[in-house]
Amino acid sequence: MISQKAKYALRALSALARGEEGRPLQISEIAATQNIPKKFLEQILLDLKREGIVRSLRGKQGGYLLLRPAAEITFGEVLRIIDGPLAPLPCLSITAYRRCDDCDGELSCEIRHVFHRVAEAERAVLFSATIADGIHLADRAVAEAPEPVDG
Amino acid sequence: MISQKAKYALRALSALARGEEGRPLQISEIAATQNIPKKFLEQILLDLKREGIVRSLRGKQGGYLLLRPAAEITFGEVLRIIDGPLAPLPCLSITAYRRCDDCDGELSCEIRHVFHRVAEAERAVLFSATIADGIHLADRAVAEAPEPVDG
DNA sequence: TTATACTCTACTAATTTGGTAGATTTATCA
DNA sequence: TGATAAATCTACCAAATTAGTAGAGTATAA
Repeated sequence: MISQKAKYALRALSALARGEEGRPLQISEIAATQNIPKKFLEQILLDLKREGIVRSLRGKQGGYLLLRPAAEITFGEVLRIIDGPLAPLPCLSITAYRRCDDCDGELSCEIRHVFHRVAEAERAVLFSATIADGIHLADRAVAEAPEPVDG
Repeated sequence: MISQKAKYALRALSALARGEEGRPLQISEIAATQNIPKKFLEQILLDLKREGIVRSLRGKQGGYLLLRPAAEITFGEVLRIIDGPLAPLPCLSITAYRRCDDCDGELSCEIRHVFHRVAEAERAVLFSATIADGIHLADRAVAEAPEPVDG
């Protein structure tokens, strides 16, 4: 399971991506429309800012903007920023490799090989899917849904 | 990341799979050879027993045995028993589906569609890989490793 | 009948998760 | 120039989870 925080981050980015190009969205607007606790969202957006995903404007008329097009922000990088390493085992992490201290050899480890495959499968999806894709998939699903019969 | 407990469970099952057919392995043997805290391993094996993965014999000469061949125990089912639902979102879990309370529609959710793909990719690996596969991959990797030059 | 090995229940310390609270800084507008 | 609106920063907190320990109880084989 990904954390609630990561969910909020991805949904906040979707909101920013849906916003008007160039017009900043304020924390409270995003919090209200996406049902995210405002003070929590503040922290999340600061994290995303530090990592170069969004930028901010202070003062009246301030708010947040995407720093890159939504089609260039992947789920994988956002998840890494918010939840940390994606790998299922520390010894398989690209960004935070750490030997398992109870394990006595990565070659002979009976679970590492299998989880290596898991990690690759996950990464293939997470780094090919972008915020823009998420929006597109959602919009298409809604458009293709059977019309609710009225009456 | 999977939990330490899940790692222990999978390695304990590998140990049982490597053991002599029909000869039970004791908790303390497994704990010693696999570097697992004994009392913690006790609990893990009880969980696996309750879920029909292993069986136990009490008293002298007692111990644990696999209830099914190692080639029929998948990583996925073990992970589910120890760590709970595999899905990245509660609304994507097969065994523990739960609506996201802050989300107002699964079709229109911008992150669900992407994570649905992640979940499928993960499951494809986790439910095709068995304890026997893990052992086989490890043994092959060791056999194929370049001989360490002695001298 | 006793030693051995599994079983059960309870407890605990440390970390992570999912937030709140409040003071501060910066920019805009009147 | 001063009020106001917005982001920023630091600190705190409760609940849940993780990774175990402790110890008494129970079944069984020799």
